[in-house]
Amino acid sequence: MTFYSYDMLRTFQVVAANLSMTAAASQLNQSKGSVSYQIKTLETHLGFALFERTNARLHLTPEGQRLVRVSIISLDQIDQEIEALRYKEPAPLTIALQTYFLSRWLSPRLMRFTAAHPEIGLRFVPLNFIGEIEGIDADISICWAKEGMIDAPHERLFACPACPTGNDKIAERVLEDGLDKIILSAPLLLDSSESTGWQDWFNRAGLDYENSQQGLSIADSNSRVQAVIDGQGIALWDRLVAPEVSSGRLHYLSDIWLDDYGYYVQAKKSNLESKAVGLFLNWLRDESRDAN
Amino acid sequence: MTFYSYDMLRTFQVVAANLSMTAAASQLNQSKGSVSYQIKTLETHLGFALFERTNARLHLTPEGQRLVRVSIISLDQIDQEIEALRYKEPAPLTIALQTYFLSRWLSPRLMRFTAAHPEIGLRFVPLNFIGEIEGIDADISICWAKEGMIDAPHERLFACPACPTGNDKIAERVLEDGLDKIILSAPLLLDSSESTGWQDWFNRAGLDYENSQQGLSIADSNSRVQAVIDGQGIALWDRLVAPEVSSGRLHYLSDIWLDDYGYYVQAKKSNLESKAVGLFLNWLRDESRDAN
DNA sequence: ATTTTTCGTTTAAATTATTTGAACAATTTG
DNA sequence: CAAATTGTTCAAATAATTTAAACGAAAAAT
Repeated sequence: MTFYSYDMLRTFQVVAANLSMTAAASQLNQSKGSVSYQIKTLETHLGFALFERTNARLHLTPEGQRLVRVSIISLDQIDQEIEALRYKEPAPLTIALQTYFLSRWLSPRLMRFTAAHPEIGLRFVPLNFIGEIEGIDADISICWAKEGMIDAPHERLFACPACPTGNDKIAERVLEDGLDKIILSAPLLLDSSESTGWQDWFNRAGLDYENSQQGLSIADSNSRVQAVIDGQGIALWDRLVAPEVSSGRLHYLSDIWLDDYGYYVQAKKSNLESKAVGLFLNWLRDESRDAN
Repeated sequence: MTFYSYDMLRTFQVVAANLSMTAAASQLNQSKGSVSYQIKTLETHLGFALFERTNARLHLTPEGQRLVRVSIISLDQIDQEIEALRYKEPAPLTIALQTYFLSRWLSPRLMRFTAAHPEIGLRFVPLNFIGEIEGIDADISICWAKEGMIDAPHERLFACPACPTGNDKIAERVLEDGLDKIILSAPLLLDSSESTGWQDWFNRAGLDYENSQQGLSIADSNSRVQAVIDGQGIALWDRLVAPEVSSGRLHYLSDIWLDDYGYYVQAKKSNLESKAVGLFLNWLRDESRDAN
């Protein structure tokens, strides 16, 4: 049964706030019979009770409590967007990036941007590999790549070499038998079959990529870090995994680094004259410089 | 004019997905006249057009594009919560904490918890000062405090001493005239008038708190960091502002640190037997140990 | 202890709102 | 150019909501 009574949720919210049908009715300029009817209908549609009717008093059930919370937040979001559209407020800046980069590099710095530009709304959408850039409708895209991989106009934020990483058990095996043997027998974790990172690394190491194990493809980068920690294989990671390395959960397995990789940014050409895009790009450049 | 036609948004979403009234109608098992009527009514209520009718084809207006996005996300959130309630899924773990702690300490580590326990939903609510703990209905609260400040059962995560900080201009003045003079003339930034941090520091430094400038109270901790960077005054910060200190935006102004402060955690007694609460507390302990 | 008031629910009737199906002009497709 | 398809419109039919009044139960006031 699909739910289709969102309008009644607003009535429900008022009743929940007052814990009174009568008060809600006068607030909504409706009869209390109507309010009572709406709550009853809502409860029937939902399949569970929102209020506990003890004597002549109302109490929210646990389910009711959770639904008020979520429904207020969600419907308010819609109202807010409608208001913004009515007053022609600019759309939030949409930024496509790897979840890995968002949580490890951008997120800890982000408050400095939002504090300086509270008027600029931000929205982040996941970007798992470069091929997706075209399909995603973002104002700004950030990705880990090397020169030549990106077609459209772009700009390097900072260099960020990567190297094979594994958990402690794999690191032990590497110490015993040498990386060359292990890397041909352990599963290689990739973002997608199209990624060239591993090929580049094998070339640089003088090994034959064709001889390697069939890799495990985990698109979401944060999940892929966890997969390495869990011992599911070897993945290429840059220095943004430093916390895991210093706590011993992760180990860099080689001295051979992919030096020509780094984080790149590109903006939709149609948005290059946008003020918000310019401010964010400048901020990205500043933070990149400071942090390196 | 308040908006009250959330139900019609679902119809709108189907039309927007198909860019066709006819297709949407058959998908919804309705007549196309009804669908057309709903979109028209919706547009009237909203006050702006959702579709551009060029010839016999529909195109979303920019406003329409933004409204589909937001309304899908928001209504889906409600649907998801309703489904969760129908199948009696456990409520997300609610954690009250300072935004400062969330973005600087927890956020960069959080993926390790969510990756290990994807079944546990998390919700964060801002906690600006200790006094609020009682009023907030959170499963777990985390705050920066010292032993003796918290009444209820609690546990220290890790020590985190704090010291006065200022931006480069203030640091310069401190070098010239000494902290003792500056700190009595510059505004002190606090979370709330009830906070005891500054009093403790003045005692430790052998200065008279009563002689200090009337402070500026900025409840949100992240905003307060920015206020210090912007030169609005001096605030007490711990080592979580290290990125700003190493990039020169912020300076520790003294050798006198509040050594007995740190981050404390407490859980609602009613939830102590909850599995999710236990897992999160254990994870917090592990991360605190690793990171210190 | 007893009235009075207030509570939420229920009912049938009145009112609104939505849906239908057919007709329509405009446009696209074959 | 003819046939099919588009979205809109209209009056009629249907469905949904709202009302006002009545009701019993429980609080509050006396």
